[in-house]
Amino acid sequence: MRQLNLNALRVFAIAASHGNLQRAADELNLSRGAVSQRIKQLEIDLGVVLLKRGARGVSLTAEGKRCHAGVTDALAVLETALVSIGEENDHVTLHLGSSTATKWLMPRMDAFATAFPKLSLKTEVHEQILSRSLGRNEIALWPGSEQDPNLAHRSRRLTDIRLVAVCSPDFLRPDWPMGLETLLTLPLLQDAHRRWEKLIEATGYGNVHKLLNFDRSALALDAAICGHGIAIAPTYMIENDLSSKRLVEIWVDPEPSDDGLYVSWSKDHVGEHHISRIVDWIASEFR
Amino acid sequence: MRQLNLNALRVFAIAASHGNLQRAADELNLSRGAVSQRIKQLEIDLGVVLLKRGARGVSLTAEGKRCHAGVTDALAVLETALVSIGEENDHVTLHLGSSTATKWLMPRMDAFATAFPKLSLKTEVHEQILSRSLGRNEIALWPGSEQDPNLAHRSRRLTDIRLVAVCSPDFLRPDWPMGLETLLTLPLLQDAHRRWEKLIEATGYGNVHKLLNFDRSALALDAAICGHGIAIAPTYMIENDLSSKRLVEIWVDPEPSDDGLYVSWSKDHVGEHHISRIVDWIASEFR
DNA sequence: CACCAGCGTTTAGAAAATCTATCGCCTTGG
DNA sequence: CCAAGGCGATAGATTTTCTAAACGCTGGTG
Repeated sequence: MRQLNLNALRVFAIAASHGNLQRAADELNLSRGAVSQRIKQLEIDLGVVLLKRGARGVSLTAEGKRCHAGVTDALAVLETALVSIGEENDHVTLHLGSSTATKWLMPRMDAFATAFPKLSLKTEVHEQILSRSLGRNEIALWPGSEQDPNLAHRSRRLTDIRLVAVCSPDFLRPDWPMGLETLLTLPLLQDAHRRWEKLIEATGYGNVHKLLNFDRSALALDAAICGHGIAIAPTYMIENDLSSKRLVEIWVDPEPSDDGLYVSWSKDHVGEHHISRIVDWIASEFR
Repeated sequence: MRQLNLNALRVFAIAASHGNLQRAADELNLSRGAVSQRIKQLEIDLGVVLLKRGARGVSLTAEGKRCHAGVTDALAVLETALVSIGEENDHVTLHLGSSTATKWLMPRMDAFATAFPKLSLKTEVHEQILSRSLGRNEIALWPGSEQDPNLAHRSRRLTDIRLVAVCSPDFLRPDWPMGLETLLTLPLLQDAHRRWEKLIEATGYGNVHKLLNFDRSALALDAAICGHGIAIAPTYMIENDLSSKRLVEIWVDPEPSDDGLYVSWSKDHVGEHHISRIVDWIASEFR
């Protein structure tokens, strides 16, 4: 165990997560044979078979599962420690979803730059929530129904997520505000959360006139701005479009939701690196 | 970061913890030059200087400290996951101090074997408390003043640590039980805890007749059995010697202590692997 | 002040690990 | 039965890593 080849462990972890040696080889820029050999050698070193080779790919054995879990955890710890290595203390990385980036962060970039003139901000957009812990000088913004469960993090609820239906002022019917039932007969724009569909299901109203799907909220909102229909989105994403009159609210979800927007940062290093000040600034933007 | 050489990170971690490349090389069965080169290459890959080279060895730079902490953590996680790999489920490893092993475990080995006939027990004696977390099928026994703070562990207080002074029946003076003051004039045997010295300091009694130091409790107790003086030790270590009349109690520390003996095991995998049953058995041995 | 011991670095060449390319052997789905 | 998609084994090429020896620096010592 002392002399175990750690690089081989990483190769194994990647192969295991793909369930396929070829794809692992692609990710590692190696040939399939190389991956096969390294895993074979690792198994010899450990004295344990980690992968079951099938005709349709590889799968984990019981021992393999334990090993994979351990290696994955360890790599996550390592990555957390190493992301910020070599980074200056005046660099901060903000992790968030693409729509939050477009609709919330972008309109506030100037204000941010003014508030922290010496700080260099790096934005990273993710489809998935980060699998590792946040390092020093990293901040994440995520919607969810509860506090960040990661014990290495501190987190703070920024705002409730309240849904509103919005459309372009040009699209507006004269008889607004209208009931949900009328609303549902118009072209509906929704994102991957499929909030209109859920609403329809919950209310029991049937026949939908027109339903357009986008893979992210920002696109649905942009479609609404262009007058293609009615989008449904959290309030925090549309403030800017409302104040610039590109969108108008035509309906507010009466149903209270547990969901909120949260900000998380590393529990370690609190006090250093401006992080707390930035979190305070972010929170202040939500009043 | 993706392609970072993990083996080099381990070499760095070992070198950093020794503060000396030669000793790291010895531990790794490598030449000094090899260690030097790997760390150099790692620094190039990371784009950061990790070690400050001095005339008297190496020391960590600020970045190096962060990196070392991260790597150490990650390796601990990994080791925790891998120690038990390839181990059968009917193997259990017990970690404890050497005196606890000699004076508590040894006399109970038969009883243990009877209680768990199918189980294979591996004992590991340590000078220091384990730096990694316990894996599945590992149990640790440690004295301390509080619960095991490791969040990945469950733990249970087995008994209070009460100190008693003991000596061989042959050594016994006719006028026992005696006061502490008289006691302190006799040859005193103590271990690395230096409990007699603390007692003398606390009571303020001066001139000590004779003080013999041993590096572990079991040796002090064995010396007492041989009639060389009076040892001071926790009650749980001497039960066997008392009942076999090799030792007799001549004084009990009246001062209550927060210290206790604790047993810890992994929080994960609870329910599997007999671990709970073994912990129960251990606890039952303390009534 | 000269000298030595301890420690890190550099270099070239040797040794070992690792990779690629190919071929062979399954299994699965048409 | 054949083709496609996967994995394994092997041999030779390539790259990495190691050793050994010489070098340079620093601090202690007589």
